[in-house]
Amino acid sequence: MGSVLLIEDDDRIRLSLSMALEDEGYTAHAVATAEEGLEAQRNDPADTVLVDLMLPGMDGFECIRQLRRVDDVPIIVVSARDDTHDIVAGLEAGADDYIVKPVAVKELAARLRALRRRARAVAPAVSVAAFGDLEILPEAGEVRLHGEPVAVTRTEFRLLCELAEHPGQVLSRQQLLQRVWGYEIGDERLVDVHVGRLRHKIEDVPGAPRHLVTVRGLGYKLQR
Amino acid sequence: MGSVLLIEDDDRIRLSLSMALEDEGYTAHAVATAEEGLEAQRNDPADTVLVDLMLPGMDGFECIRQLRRVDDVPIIVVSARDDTHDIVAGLEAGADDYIVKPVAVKELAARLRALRRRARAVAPAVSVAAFGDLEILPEAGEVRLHGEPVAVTRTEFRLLCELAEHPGQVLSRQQLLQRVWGYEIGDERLVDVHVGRLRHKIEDVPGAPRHLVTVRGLGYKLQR
DNA sequence: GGCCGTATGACAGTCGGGTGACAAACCCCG
DNA sequence: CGGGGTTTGTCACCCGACTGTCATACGGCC
Repeated sequence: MGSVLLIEDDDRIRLSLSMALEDEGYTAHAVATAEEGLEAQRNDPADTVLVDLMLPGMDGFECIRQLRRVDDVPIIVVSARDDTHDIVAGLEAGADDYIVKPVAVKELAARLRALRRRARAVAPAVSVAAFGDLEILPEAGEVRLHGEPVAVTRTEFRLLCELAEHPGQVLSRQQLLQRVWGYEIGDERLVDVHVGRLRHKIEDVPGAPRHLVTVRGLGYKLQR
Repeated sequence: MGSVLLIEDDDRIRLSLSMALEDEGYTAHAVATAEEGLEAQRNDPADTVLVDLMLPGMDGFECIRQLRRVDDVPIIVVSARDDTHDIVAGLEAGADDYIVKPVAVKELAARLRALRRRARAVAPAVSVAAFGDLEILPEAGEVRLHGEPVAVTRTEFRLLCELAEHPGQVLSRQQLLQRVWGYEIGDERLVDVHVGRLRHKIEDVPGAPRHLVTVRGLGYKLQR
């Protein structure tokens, strides 16, 4: 549904907030320092960031400014400091919202939803994942090969998206069954069949998989 | 620089806030009731709205919902009620932010800036959308095919507009039900029927959808 | 060569979407 | 207020596409 990066140095708050976020259905990734947060956002961007202002090392203000350089991710400040001066400074640094601790989880959740609603409306940025001459347009529900649309079924599309979200990384049949089909257990051959069908559509030279590669004994991966 | 619509029934607050807003460089238009506010937004849309929750007649929550029907203008609630329940309700009704009175003008200004920054990138509602030989004129409430006007019913028109606002993007039946009909839940087949009717009118070759495309398992999209 | 893991083709059941019919709701006039 | 036409939402049916299963063929690796 959505991923949230939480940057907060207080262990207790970090833990309880990230649990609350998971309860709300988000995938939460929690770190304790600004540096770790920036690192995380660069490697595996979350689509919302919660950040504390008082952090060891690089402080929250600077962290926000740096995050803004990485991408246009929505940012909410979660801070114990409640005076106008701090709120203004946080927002001016580039945050979208500011919540004062102690946090009412319900309010946080509502503000998150509001912000995400707004950010989504603004950026119909059709994200495109490209693997050589293979493009995946999740928003459009479309796959293109050499710029030409390819007819792909829903399951194939989800499978492809799942693989595309972890480029170059091997995903086991188990993981794919779980993430694409929602099966906890099931016949792993099922994955093979769909991979085969997908290959026929997106690999132009039959029998020479260039993007969708089998890793014997482990699973499949999508590479450039 | 920017215009703000202020909906607030308390004379003193209305006056002082609108002066503060003008000081910040905004063009402020202040009204005392939700009804006046909606009227104003319909006739001469401001690009941000501040609204109080406790209003005579139609209350703030309903006002927000109605505003959302008019356009996607950024909305900030300004209210004396500070409990979580109200904040959540305000945001869920469609507001983007919530400030508790008494208002620190500096904070209000900063939140306004943050929200406008976020909302700025929004694509201005195009007055004419063209999809090949298909033109949509939202202002005129008209659809043309090969330059010839086509008779389209109100529902069909709204459906078409909704799709046209997200060119190339798949919209699920759920989303369409919600945005076109305002239904939170409902029979998804309803969408199919109207899409079918619309197709008959705007696709000249029957059975060969060129613009209004079905994406199996996902929804519909409008493409060039 | 034998074995294990993978590819592939065929098949039947299921699902999703298109469509025409129909009745209720609505609207415009007289 | 009433009547005819239009629009809207519901339903049932049909068809083709998709899915999961299975049996079999293939191919690398020890």
